[in-house]
Amino acid sequence: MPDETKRTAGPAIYAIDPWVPGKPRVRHQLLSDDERTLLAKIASIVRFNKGEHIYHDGDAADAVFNIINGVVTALAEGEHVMSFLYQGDLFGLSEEGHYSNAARAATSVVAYKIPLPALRRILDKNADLDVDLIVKLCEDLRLAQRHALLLAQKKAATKLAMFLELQEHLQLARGEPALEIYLPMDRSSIAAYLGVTLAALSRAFRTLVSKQIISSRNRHHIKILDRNALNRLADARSNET
Amino acid sequence: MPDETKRTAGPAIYAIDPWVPGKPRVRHQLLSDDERTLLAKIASIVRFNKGEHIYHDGDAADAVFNIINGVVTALAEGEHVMSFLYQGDLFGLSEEGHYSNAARAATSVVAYKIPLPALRRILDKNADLDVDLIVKLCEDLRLAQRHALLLAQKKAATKLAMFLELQEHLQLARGEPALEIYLPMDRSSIAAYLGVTLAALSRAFRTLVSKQIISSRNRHHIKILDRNALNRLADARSNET
DNA sequence: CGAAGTTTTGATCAAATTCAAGAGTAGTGG
DNA sequence: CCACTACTCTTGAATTTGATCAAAACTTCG
Repeated sequence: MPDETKRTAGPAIYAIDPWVPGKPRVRHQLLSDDERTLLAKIASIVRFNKGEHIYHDGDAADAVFNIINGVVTALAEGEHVMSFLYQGDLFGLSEEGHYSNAARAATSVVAYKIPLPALRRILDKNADLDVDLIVKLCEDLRLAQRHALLLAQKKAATKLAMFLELQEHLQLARGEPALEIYLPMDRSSIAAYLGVTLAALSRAFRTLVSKQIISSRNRHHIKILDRNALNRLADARSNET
Repeated sequence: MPDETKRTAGPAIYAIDPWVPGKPRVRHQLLSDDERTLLAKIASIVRFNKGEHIYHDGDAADAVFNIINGVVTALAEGEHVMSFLYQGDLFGLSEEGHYSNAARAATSVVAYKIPLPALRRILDKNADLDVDLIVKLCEDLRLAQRHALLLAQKKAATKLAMFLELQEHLQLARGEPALEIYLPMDRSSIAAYLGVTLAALSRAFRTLVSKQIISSRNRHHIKILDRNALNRLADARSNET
């Protein structure tokens, strides 16, 4: 787990270039140092334990969050996992003063909490932040569409393969080494993200392991042994009639 | 089908308020009359026949489109349907000069084609348009997440119920009467949107009809007979353990 | 009317869900 | 440090559901 005491200049918004399979690129910081210190002034630092809810669907929304450290699970109604959020990710988008989804700490989490009114004031003064926001929204949209593509797959093994490739890509984009794929969330969260039951996910893992496509050092560390086979499984086009 | 010869002041971007179940609200126009005439000057009007491709995944992107009339299907790799686009919807978002998905006319379509360079020039001059774009992106994001929620459902009948409620909601938000739900796209597109086969979708329709939850005047016109039953089916929370 | 395309229906098969029990992993406190 | 407990994950067997393949009914359109 990364060093929690790392120095930061303030909130950070990273955006990852769009996913062109096979061409991972590093995400870059959208905010200037000035913007970050500006935001840091109005932000407070908050901590959450693993499993703790950060906010619930429908709660009055008074702030957005920016992850310093840890992993957050974004949930829709009915415990569906919409996305996993990492360092630098921004979450807590609200509609009409209420959060439109729930958020839960998948690991222990440290985050900036940025009060909405203050954020709004700064946004009004800094036209540049608008553009950043657009870039960020585009990225979220791409990820949501990719998630939909994953969910549309019919076989659990295909979904898992797509998930692993996505996680590896995001990991690379974050600048972390990717010899192994690190899966901080637990199996049931992954199952909820893939839209399958825990049992089906477990079987899918076993299938990939027994076919020697992946191996697992432990529950949170996966290694890809046969990338071609994984690609073939994950390629949506090859799984159509 | 709406009147194709309706007068328009130029491109229109509508945004629908977020979907709070049971509280449909009308979408409103984001662009001012000035902005619309400004855009109209640089836009050309294009027509597509039903089934015709508007652009393919990876094509060089030179313009965005704004639907005047008709329905467009947005496709991802492998013929997956990402969304159905209606009058006033904007599409053709590109990454690095290439379209990141494909678009096909689901009915015959009339649209504004707005060249990218000209659009960019106008965007730079009009800061207000940035905000419009953000609102629009938020809406797209919400819809993509809603789609993901639908795709995560395990039973075809549940997916269909959610789809019908979504279509009804969008129809109301567009200001159209909603005594009947109008489904301009064909069954195979709906099946692709729901992530099920044509056969499974057909059976799901039959199930709902035989349970007297819906009735169909013809393939494109559905009427809800038992809204409570439909709600129960479509409610994600009730379909979880 | 006839032909091509779409949708429905049927029968079989494969896969995921469900339910239930067993193995493995923390995490706690003696 | 070990043992105990609670929790997560895996595995198994029975059942349900959707996919698949193929043929029949229905639409659409020339």
